[in-house]
Amino acid sequence: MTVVRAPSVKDVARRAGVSLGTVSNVLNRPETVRVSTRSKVEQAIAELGFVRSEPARTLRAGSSRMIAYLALDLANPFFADIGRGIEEVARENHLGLFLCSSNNEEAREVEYLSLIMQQRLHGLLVTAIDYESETLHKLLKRGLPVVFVDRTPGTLRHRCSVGVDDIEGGDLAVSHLIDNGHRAVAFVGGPIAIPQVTDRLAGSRQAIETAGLEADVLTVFETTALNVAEGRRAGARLLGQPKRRRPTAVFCANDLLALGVLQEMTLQGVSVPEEVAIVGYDDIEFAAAAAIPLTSVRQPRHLLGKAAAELLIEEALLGSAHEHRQVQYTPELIVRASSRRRSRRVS
Amino acid sequence: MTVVRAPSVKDVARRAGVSLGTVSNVLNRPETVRVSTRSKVEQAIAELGFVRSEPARTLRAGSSRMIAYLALDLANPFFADIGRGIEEVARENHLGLFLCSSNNEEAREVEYLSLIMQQRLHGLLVTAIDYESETLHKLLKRGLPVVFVDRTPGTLRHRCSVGVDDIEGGDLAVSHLIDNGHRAVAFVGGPIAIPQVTDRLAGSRQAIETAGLEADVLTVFETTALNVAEGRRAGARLLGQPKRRRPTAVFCANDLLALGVLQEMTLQGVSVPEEVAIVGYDDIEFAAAAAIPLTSVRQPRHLLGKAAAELLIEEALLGSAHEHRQVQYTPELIVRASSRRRSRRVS
DNA sequence: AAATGCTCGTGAAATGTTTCACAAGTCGAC
DNA sequence: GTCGACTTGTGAAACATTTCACGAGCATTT
Repeated sequence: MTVVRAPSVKDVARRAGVSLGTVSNVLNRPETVRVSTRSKVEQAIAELGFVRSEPARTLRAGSSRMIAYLALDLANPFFADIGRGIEEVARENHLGLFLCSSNNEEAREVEYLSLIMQQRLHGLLVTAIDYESETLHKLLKRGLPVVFVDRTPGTLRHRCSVGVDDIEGGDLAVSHLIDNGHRAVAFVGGPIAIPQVTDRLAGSRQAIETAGLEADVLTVFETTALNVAEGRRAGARLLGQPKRRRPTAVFCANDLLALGVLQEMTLQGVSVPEEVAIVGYDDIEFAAAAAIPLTSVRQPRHLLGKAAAELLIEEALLGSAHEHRQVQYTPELIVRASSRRRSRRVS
Repeated sequence: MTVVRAPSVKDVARRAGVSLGTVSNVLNRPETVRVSTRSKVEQAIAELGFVRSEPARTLRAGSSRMIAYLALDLANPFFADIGRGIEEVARENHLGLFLCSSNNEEAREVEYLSLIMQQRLHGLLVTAIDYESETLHKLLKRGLPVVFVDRTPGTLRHRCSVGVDDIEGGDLAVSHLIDNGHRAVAFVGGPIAIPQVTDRLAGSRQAIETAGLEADVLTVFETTALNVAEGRRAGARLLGQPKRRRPTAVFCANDLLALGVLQEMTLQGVSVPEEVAIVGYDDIEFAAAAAIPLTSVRQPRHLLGKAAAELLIEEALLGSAHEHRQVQYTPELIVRASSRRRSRRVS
């Protein structure tokens, strides 16, 4: 159990009886080294179990072969899936990926950002909380390639970013419900101030207007968070309405809310979709797995991640020649049992 | 948009009119520097926006201030939660955490392990696929502190590890069902070869034996994977049984399977828990969020992560003085609607 | 006034890698 | 046998940091 210092190129060179420059050549430009020499070196490498020191390479090169994705919350499958997309592209480009989660805490976000700065990373993908933090702007000023994921920051709108059109998503969901004959629709979501919620609500209203219906077709049930518990509460409030005015369909700003609403309906013996239809947003894995599979607006999460990573690599490669771009994807409605049509209308 | 070389201690020293050693002292041993000098240096640091180069520090120190958690699949909330526990401890100890996911692919696992080796990390937490891989053993031989998480490898049983007693978990689940009067119980899970599945099944059998019942109370429905689709399939198979022999309760080796079974029951109009009771395993967030909240065996995931990180830090600190330890936690049964008792027995 | 002890600051050395200008060697052509 | 062209290998320099033995400056003691 002897713990020894990791062997260095120098050790390899000594063992192979060549200069240290030659070892480096074998590692980086093998074709410039005579076969006999090369194999001597390779053997020495194998015998010593030599592994290149990434810190030393980074120090020499000025920046590392690593990028980072700083997400809001990796325990949320939405971000985890984005991470997978990023990872795929990173791997293709021989870049290591460093995943971090700020867990929705500003302090943690700042900490990670400064860690990233210290690490001299190659680039950063980020879904941030505070886009005006000093640390973030310091990173940008340093010239670190950065791509914003899913949220497009106000003052940094000109920088590279990827996102999904949430207005379109809200429109898709509510248009679907209208097409299925619903004339009393609830929007469940909040806090309204969250850009995603604002946009999805705007899309809902747009759908109603486009259909030539009155605005009061839509009732808004604002929640204090986007989780299951709030969904249940909203469901209870909804059922508390006088029968006459009770919505026949619910569009939730995300799937967690929708699952909460669904749970409340099931517990209260209200049948879905017969009495109340439900549409969620995000199409997380558990939307399809729900007891009554959930109709949901799917965001191309994996694609989002891939596109973001590709933008980042382009930016890192081209340097100042790179032109910032904003990529916007279109969501897709996945219809499942929770909103199957009740009364047919000619389509 | 001038991209400049990051300022170094040397630049700071020049600006502050001191030697570079002094800057280093301000950074690492501020109390040894006269206040007037120190503030000159601090001002220079602020003006230049100096940030320490972690790669250079690592090179000098021999190993970095980072640890890694290589998980099977970070998109699985189970591992994400473990990650959070680890992160908490890492932060307390001023260590950076590097999250990686092998996505259940051996190739990726090996790739990450060699990346970790190159990075000269401070330590590694890992839930691996292949515990006999050359790369992993190379890491161990190098003396890298390693703690195994959730899976205890055969030949490496003497090393540090944390886990949960799955036999106990299986026992808890099935004992609960027996207590509730069930005398025909299905075990759904597979492939049986997976240690976790083996243990949970063994625990199930143990419960039956302890209760003094015949072994044939338990019917095993083996699945090819631990996901929702396989759960649905198992549910269908279960319903295909002749009424007389159909189990009145199902214990699933994880919650995904249980959600699949629940979904199939709902779709086929079989009421839960009246006709069939269901118990899952892991108590993922969506277990409580299901239309019919799921009874499940909870593993202390967060604690698991914390304990693992603490073991790792101890190992890294004490070096050869450290004694490897295996920490085993006890699972807990969370009873919810999906298995509420049908026939009361005196308890 | 010399010796001692203390505080504060210095600068060279070392960490592992890559690069690059150059040297050594070989071969062919004149 | 000298020159040039080409192949192959060399070793010093640079990257940013930390450490450590040492020295300068100063006050106190003998």
